[in-house]
Amino acid sequence: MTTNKYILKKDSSFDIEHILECGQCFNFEKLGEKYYKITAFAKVLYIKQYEKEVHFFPCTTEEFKKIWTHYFDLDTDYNELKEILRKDDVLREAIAFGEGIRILNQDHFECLISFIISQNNRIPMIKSVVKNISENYGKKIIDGYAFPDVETLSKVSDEDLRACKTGFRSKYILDCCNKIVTNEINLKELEELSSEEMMKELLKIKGVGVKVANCTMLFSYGRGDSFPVDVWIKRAMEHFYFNDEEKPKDYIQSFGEEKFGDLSGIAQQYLFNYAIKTNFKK
DNA sequence: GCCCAGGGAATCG
DNA sequence: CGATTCCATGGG
Repeated sequence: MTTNKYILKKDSSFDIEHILECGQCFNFEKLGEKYYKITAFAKVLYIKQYEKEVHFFPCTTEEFKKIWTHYFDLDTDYNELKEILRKDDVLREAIAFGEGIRILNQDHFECLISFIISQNNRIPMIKSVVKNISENYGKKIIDGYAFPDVETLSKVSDEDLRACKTGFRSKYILDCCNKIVTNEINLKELEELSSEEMMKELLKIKGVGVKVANCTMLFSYGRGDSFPVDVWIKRAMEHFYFNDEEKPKDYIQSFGEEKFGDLSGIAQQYLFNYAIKTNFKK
């Protein structure tokens, strides 16, 4: 017999609000207190968090093991990672604002397009654009719309894409889709590359620079050595590590990569979350 | 009206 | 080369 709900025992390294509201994914909706609806891999999943349990539905145990265990990175021990990072005073403070953050393993294509949309944009707007694209061009699924596949999105006109409020990024999205459907870039095959080679491939896409590539590598390829540097991270790092002295972006990035190594990605995410939750400026 | 946003491409000097 | 400008859109 199969049940339609999967129950996860909760610890301090899983908080659905921290996971979703830390700026790493955009295809979700808040329904209530610690109660969310997410869309990923052409499925809608409801998640309700209680004090000691997290309920996922509709979802069988098999489905949870097959899809969501990896999506939520449940085989990684975040308590252990946090213990290491807390040796740094700044990180100890940052972790306190998002103890339940986990780095998701999102769909490559959706993640890549989402972060192309993210450039010079704000999180609520990114969510809105992703939603527009899904509702207009994604296939209808139970309780929502999937994010469209490459073939479908590649056939959408620049004008129609702009109607989804992509703005100047529409041509970037189309270039990305084009390079994938022509197999100039194969997102599945990128999994086998080193982080350095993967970065080189992603940078071939118009509208994808180092920051967007790093986000894609971190949030959909499990590359924890990636350290995305955006305006928030730059400001926060300059403040906490350089006494408010201005530094170039690539300098901040090298500093982060060297300081945190394979924990760069998660360290960056605690810092980013800390910065946006405290509205850290200057 | 002005400023800025999980940046990057195009253009300038 | 590095530095500046432009890009759509919407919220503060």
